[in-house]
Amino acid sequence: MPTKKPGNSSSQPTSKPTQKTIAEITGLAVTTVSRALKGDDKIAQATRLRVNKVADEIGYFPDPAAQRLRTGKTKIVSLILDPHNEILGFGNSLITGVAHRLASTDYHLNITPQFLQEDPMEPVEHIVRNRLADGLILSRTCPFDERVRFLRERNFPFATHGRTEFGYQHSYVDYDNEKFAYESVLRLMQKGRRRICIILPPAQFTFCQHLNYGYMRAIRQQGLDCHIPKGITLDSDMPEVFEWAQSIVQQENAPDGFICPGETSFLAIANAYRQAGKERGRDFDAVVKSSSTTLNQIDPHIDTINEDIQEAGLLLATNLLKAMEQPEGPFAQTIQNPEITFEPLKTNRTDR
Amino acid sequence: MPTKKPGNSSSQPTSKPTQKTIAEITGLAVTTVSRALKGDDKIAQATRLRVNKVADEIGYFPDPAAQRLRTGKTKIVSLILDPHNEILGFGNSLITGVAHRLASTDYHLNITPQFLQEDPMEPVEHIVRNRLADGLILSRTCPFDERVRFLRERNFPFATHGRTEFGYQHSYVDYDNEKFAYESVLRLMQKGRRRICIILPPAQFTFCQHLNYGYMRAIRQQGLDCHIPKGITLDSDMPEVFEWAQSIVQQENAPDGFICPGETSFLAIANAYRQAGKERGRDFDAVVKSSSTTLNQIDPHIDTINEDIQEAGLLLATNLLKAMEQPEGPFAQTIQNPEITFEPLKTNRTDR
DNA sequence: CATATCACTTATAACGTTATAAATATCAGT
DNA sequence: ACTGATATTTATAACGTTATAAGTGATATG
Repeated sequence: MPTKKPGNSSSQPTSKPTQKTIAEITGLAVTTVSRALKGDDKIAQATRLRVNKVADEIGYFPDPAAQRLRTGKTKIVSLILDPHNEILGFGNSLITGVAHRLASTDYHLNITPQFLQEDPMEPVEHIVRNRLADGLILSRTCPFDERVRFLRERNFPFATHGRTEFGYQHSYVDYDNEKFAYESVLRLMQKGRRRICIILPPAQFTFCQHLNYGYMRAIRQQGLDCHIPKGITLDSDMPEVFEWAQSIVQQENAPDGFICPGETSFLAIANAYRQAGKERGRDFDAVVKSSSTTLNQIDPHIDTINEDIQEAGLLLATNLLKAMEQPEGPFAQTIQNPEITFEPLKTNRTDR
Repeated sequence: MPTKKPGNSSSQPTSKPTQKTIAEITGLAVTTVSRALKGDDKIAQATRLRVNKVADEIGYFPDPAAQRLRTGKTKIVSLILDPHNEILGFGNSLITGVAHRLASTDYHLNITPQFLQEDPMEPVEHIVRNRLADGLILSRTCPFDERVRFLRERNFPFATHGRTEFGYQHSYVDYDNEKFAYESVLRLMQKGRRRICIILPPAQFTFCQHLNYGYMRAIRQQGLDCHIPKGITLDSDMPEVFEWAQSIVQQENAPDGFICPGETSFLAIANAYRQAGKERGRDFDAVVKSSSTTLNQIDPHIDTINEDIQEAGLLLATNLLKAMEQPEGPFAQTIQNPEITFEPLKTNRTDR
């Protein structure tokens, strides 16, 4: 016996309840049911209550496909995830944050992977052209990010993790990387370091500029030399960074202070230095941007500055929800403040 | 000027092309266009080619909402993600793997977060009842997993990361945790360790049993004592594990060998032991299940056994795709083999 | 009493697709 | 030319929802 018949639904208690089911039970028209469920003022309150009661009783849930077809609203937020080199779950934390924020709404979260070899515009264009989502979250912006320009031109709601340098506004969440870099230099100086090196992200990203500004500002202020490795970035994989660190550690003017905006680079560098007999705290120091407590478990004395990625996801979702309500703006923009929790310095640090 | 009018689409080159647009251009009926696009034999090949050519030219893309409403197929795979305690991007790797596999299909990936306080059945029931996806991927199964039973009863396609102990079959991908535990014991014995401790996952999960079997089998075979900490699991957070390790390290019969099926537990234990003056390699050893090269960058000499999570995602998606094609089975089942890459032992190991 | 106003309800059509059944054209065999 | 078979195309309806416009009564106004 087939489970579905084309017959009317009232004779089929097993099939999924629709507004039609409610209409048949209450004796109302489907239109009335639809509007009652929407809470329309024009429907008598008694009717609204009755409809909602029946809906609850029979376990009615609106068909997303039908709503989407009719309204054009997908109720989907798509997070375009760029699987860059990261260990401590950047993507995962971001997803968790976004998901938490969306859980109390009727939006669903969709992950669109950005494959490395692929044109970054491709998924964006595809989603916009075919209305595969109502809103988009992008990460790792460039100063004049093509994707941002495209989305702004079409008034498609989005929020980015990272700023741009366009003349117009858009929703974003960013981390104060300039402050991170600046404070890191000062901290390393406090520890007596003078040859301070920063690992930067690939140059095209906005946050590379920010890190660079903060670093350079501090370096100039303090009259230090600038140490920026060629060919090594935040996205270089660990063996690469390791090899590079091995190649410089024996040099006379090898850096004795490192600013690592990512945990992996630090681990690779520390490993290379350790193998060369250099000890962290005695021969070199580092300030590492960390997104979890893991690094401090590996070594509680490493100076870390925190970036709360899960919160970033939460904020991104919040800002995007606003942008979807009001596609013309104003746009919510949030800068996350670096959480600095350095240990107090020992007074006899210089002779250690 | 408004961009959309209710008028016919041929006069509106800006609006999204539909089958109707193609029908108007080719002079065919919409039905014919639909079937031609599907590659139906009953449509003349010349027509099929012509329709496809026009579709390409005008950039036709089928409306997922309409297809979904009409066919009931969502073309969505939902991954239910349990944000358990993990550092090195388990969720992220799994997503990446699944996404890669789905990229060549017309399925989209949807992430449904499983919040800790929430009933695990809730998202599953919701998705099945309201047909929010065509297939489901679950992680961390229990031997008699409610979710699995529910899905099997309704013939809803799914694949799990982890086995169950039901009498019936279903698609899964799992890791040979028994072998992992067994080989780990042997390795630690080779290194001269006799008080070998294993950190187990929470007892309700199937893979806890597997780890336990492997461990106990080796322990008995070798005539060792069993060391399983009470109150500490794979999901305990790092400070908890750290404290526990601190509390045991000074005991006379403190473990000198650890089997860690997760990186975090190892880091916390190693940290506590280090602080107590114990050195890895000299005073204790560990075998750690690792899903990336990160740990070996922290210390290349740590014995690790690999679990390729991204591959697991790929396999899960592959197996699920099969299950969606044939909901009655047979079900693809894959066991991932532990990748063991121990360094050869030094011959003078006993006196180190 | 006719009509305007209000509060509420409803019929109709449409979103874009596809399953079903029906229709048309083509052709071979008589 | 008629029949039947085959190949190809088409009309119709339906999936479940909602926007639009139209329809009820009931009450108030002139």
